[in-house]
Formats: sequence, structure tokens, C-alpha cells
Amino acid sequence: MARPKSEEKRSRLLSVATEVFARNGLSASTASITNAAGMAEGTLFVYFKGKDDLINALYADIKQDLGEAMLSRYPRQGSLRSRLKHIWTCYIEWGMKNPDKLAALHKIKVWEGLRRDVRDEMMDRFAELHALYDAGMKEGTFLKVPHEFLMAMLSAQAETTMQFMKQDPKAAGLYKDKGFEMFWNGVTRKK
Amino acid sequence: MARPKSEEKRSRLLSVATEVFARNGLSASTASITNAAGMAEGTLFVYFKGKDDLINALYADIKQDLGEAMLSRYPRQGSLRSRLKHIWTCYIEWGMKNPDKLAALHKIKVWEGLRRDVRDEMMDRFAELHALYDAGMKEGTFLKVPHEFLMAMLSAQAETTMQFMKQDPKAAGLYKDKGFEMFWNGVTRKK
Amino acid sequence: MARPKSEEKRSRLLSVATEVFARNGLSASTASITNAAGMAEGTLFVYFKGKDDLINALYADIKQDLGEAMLSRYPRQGSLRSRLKHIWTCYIEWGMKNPDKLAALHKIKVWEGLRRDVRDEMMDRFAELHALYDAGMKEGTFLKVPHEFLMAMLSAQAETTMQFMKQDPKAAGLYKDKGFEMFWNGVTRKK
Amino acid sequence: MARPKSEEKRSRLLSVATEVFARNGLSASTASITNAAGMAEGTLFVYFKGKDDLINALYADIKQDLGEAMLSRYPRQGSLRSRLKHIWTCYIEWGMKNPDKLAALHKIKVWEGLRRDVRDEMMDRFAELHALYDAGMKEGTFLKVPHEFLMAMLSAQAETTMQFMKQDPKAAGLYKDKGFEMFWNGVTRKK
DNA sequence: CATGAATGAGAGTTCATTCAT
DNA sequence: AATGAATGAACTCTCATTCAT
Repeated sequence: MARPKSEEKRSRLLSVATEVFARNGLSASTASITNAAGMAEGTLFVYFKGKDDLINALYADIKQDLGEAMLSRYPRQGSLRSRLKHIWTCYIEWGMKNPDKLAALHKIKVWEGLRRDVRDEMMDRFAELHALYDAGMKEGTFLKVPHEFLMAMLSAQAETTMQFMKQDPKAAGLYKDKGFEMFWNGVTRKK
Repeated sequence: MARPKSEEKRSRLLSVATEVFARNGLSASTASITNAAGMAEGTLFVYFKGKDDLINALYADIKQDLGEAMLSRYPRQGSLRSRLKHIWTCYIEWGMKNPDKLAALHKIKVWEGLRRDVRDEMMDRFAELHALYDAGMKEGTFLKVPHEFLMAMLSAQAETTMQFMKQDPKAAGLYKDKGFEMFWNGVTRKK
Repeated sequence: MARPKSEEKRSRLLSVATEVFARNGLSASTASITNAAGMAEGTLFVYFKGKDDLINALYADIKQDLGEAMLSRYPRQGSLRSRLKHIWTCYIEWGMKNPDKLAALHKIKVWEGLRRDVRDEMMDRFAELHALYDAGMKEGTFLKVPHEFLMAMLSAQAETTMQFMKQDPKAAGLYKDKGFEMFWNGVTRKK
Repeated sequence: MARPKSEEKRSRLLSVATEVFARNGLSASTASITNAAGMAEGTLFVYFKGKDDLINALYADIKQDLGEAMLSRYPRQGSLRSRLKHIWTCYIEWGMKNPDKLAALHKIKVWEGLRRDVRDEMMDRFAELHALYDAGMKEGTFLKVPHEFLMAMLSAQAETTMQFMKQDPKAAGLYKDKGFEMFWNGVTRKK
């Protein structure tokens, strides 16, 4: 059904687009992407309705990848802290291993063409995160804030942390730990 | 001079550019800016060498504005917490009062053309922030992290907070307070 | 290939550019050329990297055309004088038949953007001219001047001649003959 | 009467325009000229009706200068050959001493905006050249060609000669002499 | 499906000229 | 007279998209 085309070509386009957008911004031409992918200019439009569609798809793709990274080898049975630390660490490590994805994500986030449905569809798909939040609330460990807010804060703090890790790689470990400490202390209630 | 370059025109350009970029992204045309400002297309280039120059100047201008907002009526004699809370509140209120400036700032931050010197020149100009940091470190109240990291974290957390305030205005007060609590708890050391 | 680049389109562009540049100077707009050629404005840039590239290509093209005109039906076995006269005549006739090419050539010659390699590559390709020069030197008929100088002089004198032929068509035959006489007498040694 | 303005400023503009046009072509901006002349952009239009007017005036100015150079210390009593040689030599030396004027002249000559009256007004002003031609015809020394043709040929040959002198300065003397020999042999009748 | 030539709207920028100062 | 900010038409070139091949 649908898309008999080549799944491999589609994902090559996404992968090359990531690099190109990361380096040159979303204003990079579609031709620069197809060229870098070794395809003809028109081929992009076989796989995506237009440039906007490509960028939206790319956003969804990267978010999906990030989500999976955060939940791989997830210690479902661990403590709240250890589960949150796992997510933090995976996030950070994913970001450091995929700087282009991270950069592309940043740019798409502030882009006028990102569709509401694409922007919002995320995170909700990952039931584990919900479970984690619910557990934290039940235990009374977390501050009383909405789930989305907490996750957004985690994301914001992790990304700030990565920024400094990239800027100063020697102190990367320190930033990663201190960053988590700040997040954890912030999100948990004082006695 | 025949006719002196008008400071008023320059700042009108910056102000209109803020709106236009906030609404349509940095890819908005220079013509759309001059038109909205009631000037001829060429006039923009009398005040800025090119579009890039305009955007860089706009970044500097907005940052300056934000900095001043954070330090107006600053309680220099207040406690660490009250001083930090003042900055937090001013930041948030500035952002809520100036959504276009905030949006433009976000876009410029991830823009490829932002010049290093323009990006870095900021914050350092505001000595109060340094003093605040130094006091917090001396008191032993703050976690041992670099000044820039702490400020970046404040910024990231404040902006996440604003995002939710805008999305859900009824709960705005709650987000503002909880946001600060998370920041304060995060940044201060546990006994 | 989807659609091969059409050699016909390329040469139509060159031919139309010749007319337009001849009439309006090299400052004529690229749009005026594509319009006159019945193409979209962008098409010019499919065939030439830019306006500069077009003009350089045009120079090479016209020079090539001129060279071929001078050597068609070339009396390889004729006397030195008759061979030189053939070249002279062909040059003149080519110029009178192709006033636009001639005019375009004049303008490109003094143009700042003409690339060294394009300017120099010419003439050398026409071995006959070398042979003619060598024969004249061996016979001792020609004045002892470099090949390039002699050819440049021929060109300069022929073009001056054409100018007067165009200005005063009734006396065209006279100018053509007298012009050659002046060139021949000038280039051959007095006993 | 007329033009109370400053004759000095007018001629500075002409002189700077010569340099600028020689280097950058006639498409150089009027602002680049006034800047180089240390004047305001608008000042050019006080002295010339527009850019076209400036270029036409420049042409007349340079031609006048060249004419005067050719006739300074003119050996009115000398032989035909020596008078012609004087003109040749002065022309060449003027050209070598004033490469910018020469280059500007070349460009204006093929410029579509050069007004007929400006182009034609020249040479006729120099009665000596007429006298020289008349003498040569009376003596029966010169080939029977119109005065203008003869002068145009001299000009063309001299400029070709200069081109090679500039290109190969070590052989400059040789070109100058051979060039004149070619011209003289060309223009005089064989017995 | 894949290709890439063709398109033409629209971009940023330049610049001769005007005119308030 | 001299200035230079202001103008807006015109320029070259880019690019997402289409469609014949």
C-alpha cells in the first residue's frame, strides 16, 4: 500500500537533509540536498510533496529517533531517579552523537512552517514517559507541574547542557552531571 | 551634513523587522520590512549594509533591551533569592510583553548568519549579573558551575516557562512561580 | 537524461545576445536577451553560469566564427600576397555581413570582465596563419616583427577599413582595396 | 560667464573619472568617482547634467589632451616623414604616459551613449593635421585616401603598437619603430 | 520511477538622480 | 555651491516546482 517507491531513497534524503539543514539552515536549496544525496533534483518531489513536507517529515523522523534513543535499555524497574537519569543520559548522548540532528531540530522548532499536528504528536507516543511521570507524582517526589512542562524543562536543560559540552569538551562530564543535578533538584520537592 | 541619518528611522526599521521576522521568519523579504515601515526599499541599505547586518543588529538590539529590562529597579541590596527572582520575573514579563522580540530572538539564535562577536558580546556587559553570581558562589549557595552555564540555564528555563504561559494563559501565574522554584531548587545546593 | 540541454537553445542565446549587446551595449539586461530569444529569464542560467560567462562564451564564439570565415576556401597553394589578400577580404566581408558580431566583439574587447584565457586562446588555433607567417619570414618578404603583432595590425587595419566602408558604402570597394594596399605595403620590406 | 562653480573641481572629477573608468569600466558608479575625488555624491551633478554628460565631456577632454600632445613642439618646417614621425611618437608617448586616458578612450569609443557631435568634433580642430595631409597629397607621397581614413589608420596602428609595448616593455622601442615603419610604408606610394 | 531542463516569481542589492538641509 | 539621505526602478541570480523524456 502506498509508497511502493524506495524506502531507502526516502531515508537517504532525510539523512542528507539533516546534514545540509544543520550546516546551512532551512533555507538551503532542495537541489543542494538532492545533489549531496546523488539524486536528481526532481526525485525529492517524488518522495515529498514539497520542501515544507520534507522538513515536517524530517522533524517527525528526528523526534522519533530521539524518543527511541531515550528508551533503549530503559530500566523499567529502576528507581525514579535512575530512570530519569537514564533518560537524561540517553538524551545527552544522542545529542552528542548526532549533532546534525540536534541542530536541525533546533532550526525546525522555530520554523514558521512546522505544522501543529507534527509538533504536538510527539512524546505522547512514548508511554514510558507517562508512566514515569505518574509514578513521580504518586510518590510525591515531583513538583506539582504538568507532564508536558516537566518534559519540556528536561529538554531545555539537557539542550543547554549539550551546548556547553560541545563548547568545552574537556568539561563535558562535569556539565552532564551538574546539569542533571540541577534538573533533578529542580524537579523534586524539598522536604 | 545634508540631512543627518535619522536615529528614529533606524530604530523604526529594527522595530518593524522584529514584527516581520517574528511572524514570517528570517526569510521575510527586506521589501516587506521597508514597506511596513513606510520607507523605500533602498532606505534599509542606507542604515544597514545588508540583510545580514540588519539581523545581527537586531539581535544586539533585542538583547540590550532584555538586559535593561532585567536590571531595571534591581534590588541590589536584596537577598540572593530576591535578586534572582527579580531577574526571573523581569525576564518573563519582558518576554510576555514583547512576544515578537522573543520570537525574533529565538529565530536569530539558530540562524547561520549570526556573527560570533555579536552572539558573544552580550550579558558580559551587565556587571550586576556577575556580582550576583559571585555573591552566590561566595555564600556557597549556588552549585559549582560556571557563570555562563548558570545564566544559560536561567534563560532556557525561563523561556520554557514563557512558552507554557503563552499556551495556557489561565495558568500563567502558576508556571511563573513553579518555573522559578524549579530553577532555584536546581541551582542551589542541597544541605 | 530527462531532456538533453539543447545546443540549439545555447546558440540562439548567443545569437540574440550578439544583437542585443551590439545595439545596447554589454549593460543590456539578461532579461532583454531571454525575452528576445523567447525563453524564460532563468533559462539563460541553465546554459551559462552568469552574465559574465555568457559574454566570455560569446567572445569565443564570435572569434571562432571569424577564424573559420577567414580560412574558408583558403588558397593554400597561392602566393603569399594572394593568401594574405584572401584573409583580408574574408575578414572584411565577414565584418560587413555580420555587423552585430563585429560590434559585439569591439565591446567585449575593452570589457573588464573578459578572461585572460578566453582572450588569448584565439588565433593560435588556426595553424594556417602560423604557416603563412612562417612562409613570409622565410621568403624575407615580411618585416621582422612577431607573428602576433602582424596579425593584430591586420586586424586593426581591417577594422578601421570596415568602419569607413560602413560609413560610406558607395566608396566601400575603394576602402577595401586601399586598405589592403596600406597593409601589404606596410608589412612587406622595401628593397 | 556661466559656470561660476569651480573649474578645479570639474577637472578633478574628469581626472578621477578617467582612472575609475579605466580600471572598472564605464559601469563604475558615480559614487565611486565622487568618493575617490573626495566629494559628495551629489556634487557630480552640479558639474555635469548626468553620468552620460560626464562621459561625453570626458571623451572630449581626453581627445583634446591627445591632440595637444601630438602638436606640441611640432616641427612645422620639417619633412613630411619627420612631421608624421613626430605625431606618431607623440601619440605613442602620450599613450604610454597616460594609460588610463587611453583605456578610458577605448571604452568610450565603443559606448552606445557617445554623442555623434562629440565623436565627430575632433581632429578637425587641429589645422596642422590638415596641412600635413594636404602637403602629402600635393607631393604625391601619400596614397590617395581621404584625410580621415589616413588619420584613423594612424590611430589604429599606433594603438596596436602601444598595446604590444605595454605587454612587452623590453621590446617597446622595437615596436615603436617597426610600427611607424609599417605605417609609413603603408601610407606612402611605391614607385 | 527517475531525471534534469525549463520556468518565472521573487530575492537582495545597486545606483543615478533628486532635493531638503 | 555643496552635501548625502532618500528614492524606487532595474538589475542579476536563485530556486521550488513542473513535466517532457
